[in-house]
Amino acid sequence: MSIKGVFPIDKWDFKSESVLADLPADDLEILTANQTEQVYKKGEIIFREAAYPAGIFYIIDGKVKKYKLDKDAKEQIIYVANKGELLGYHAILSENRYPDCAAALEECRIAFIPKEDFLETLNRSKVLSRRLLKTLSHEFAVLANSLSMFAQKSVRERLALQLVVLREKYKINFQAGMPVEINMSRDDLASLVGTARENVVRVLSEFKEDKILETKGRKIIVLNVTKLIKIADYK
Amino acid sequence: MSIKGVFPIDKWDFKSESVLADLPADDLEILTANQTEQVYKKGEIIFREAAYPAGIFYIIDGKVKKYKLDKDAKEQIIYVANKGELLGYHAILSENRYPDCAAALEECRIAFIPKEDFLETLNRSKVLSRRLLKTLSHEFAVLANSLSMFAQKSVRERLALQLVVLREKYKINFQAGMPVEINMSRDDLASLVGTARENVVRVLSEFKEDKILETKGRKIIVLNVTKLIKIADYK
DNA sequence: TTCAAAAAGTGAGTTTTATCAATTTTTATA
DNA sequence: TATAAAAATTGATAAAACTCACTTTTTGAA
Repeated sequence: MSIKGVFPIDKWDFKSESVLADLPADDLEILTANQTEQVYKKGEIIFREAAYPAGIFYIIDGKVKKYKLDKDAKEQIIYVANKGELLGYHAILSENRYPDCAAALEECRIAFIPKEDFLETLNRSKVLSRRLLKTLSHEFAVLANSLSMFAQKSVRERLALQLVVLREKYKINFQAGMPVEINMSRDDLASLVGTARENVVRVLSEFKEDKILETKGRKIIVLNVTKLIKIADYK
Repeated sequence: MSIKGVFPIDKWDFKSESVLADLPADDLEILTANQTEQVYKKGEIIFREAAYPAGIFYIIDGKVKKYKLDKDAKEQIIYVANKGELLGYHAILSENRYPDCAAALEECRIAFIPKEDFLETLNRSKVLSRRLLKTLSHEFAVLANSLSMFAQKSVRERLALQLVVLREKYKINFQAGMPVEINMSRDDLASLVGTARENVVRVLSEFKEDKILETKGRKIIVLNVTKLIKIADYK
């Protein structure tokens, strides 16, 4: 049974995977002509906020956190990007510097496409430009949702919600039917939820108490998604 | 003296004004062929979240709040759009329903452009599609900033920040050199800052105490932007 | 201009969240 | 597998924000 129907996962997921899928062959050829591939270790930085973009990135495998740093170098995670998603196109399209940082959450294989090839393909391909418009405007909806989540929900509600979303994102790492393990540091989880690490830990303990989840070391296994969804939406 | 150089207003403003400016004449003609114009009174709703979009809107004059409603019908303002900006294109481009509501903050003159004409123009005009890509990716940066503002700043800091931004937006209502009056209900201000009305009022009183601003009825006149900027950015 | 309704403002008490200091567990590596 | 470093967890306390009940001021319609 899928989560769709009980939880609007689309509201929380960019789904930029579809940008390059089945792109006309000649467009794809120009785009990938000078593509290079690189492996990033867990924690490695892919790009930094305010740097000038040299190209875009395609996540062949792995997960990436997009985040901003505040004055005290505290991280705020904006989004967790998954296998198949594009990174770094906002900076190129807005003719500006990177609006956020990106770092590998686990070992990643990532392709780099130079700016020139991306812009050239964009210039030729109506399909690509239409898909980017679609993706970007969907991203708007996702960020608007996140914004109101931060403004209106409590830490407990936000954590419940993010666990539901993360579980969907980590499904890709496990075979269908197998228990999904969310493998994320408490610090990253705190920065995603927008609170202090200690609060995340405390709420996780409550959830464990209530048999909503269990932990294996740092890994989180959700036992009762329905309850999480209810908590997230509660009231 | 402009605020640029002391405050990065771009980080908080969509600037979609530039989308239609100097659009090639024939593109503009198709786009505006069936355009209709309407006046919205203060408070009137332009579109509602989750409705199917019939077209896009262009603000000829006035200000519009874009917001979401939570379960208790409490508003969360995502963005304040100004004269010259476009509304409602996200829904059309993402082939989805409106991600948020829009309502007039003051009396507005707004042009409506049917979906078909918008899509037709988009299909013909590389300039329009390129500009929308630029605008949307800039919006991403703005929303990412707002997100981390909510997650990391206190109510006092957020209010200071929003007052700086609002002052820029309300400049358009006053002649250069004249004092700028921010005319917004405390409820709207609270919903923009993401807190309760009472907290907004309390912090405003502090600011008044510190000679950072004065009020004329509900209207707010900023006396010391520099201090507000400092408070907003403080540590 | 008046005046009722709506909005703004104030204060007290409660809840939520953050911070600090410590201890325990886990992880990564020799 | 041992072990030191990193991460996670716990508890106590402080600070921030929220809620409710109420008063005052402002606004807009008659």
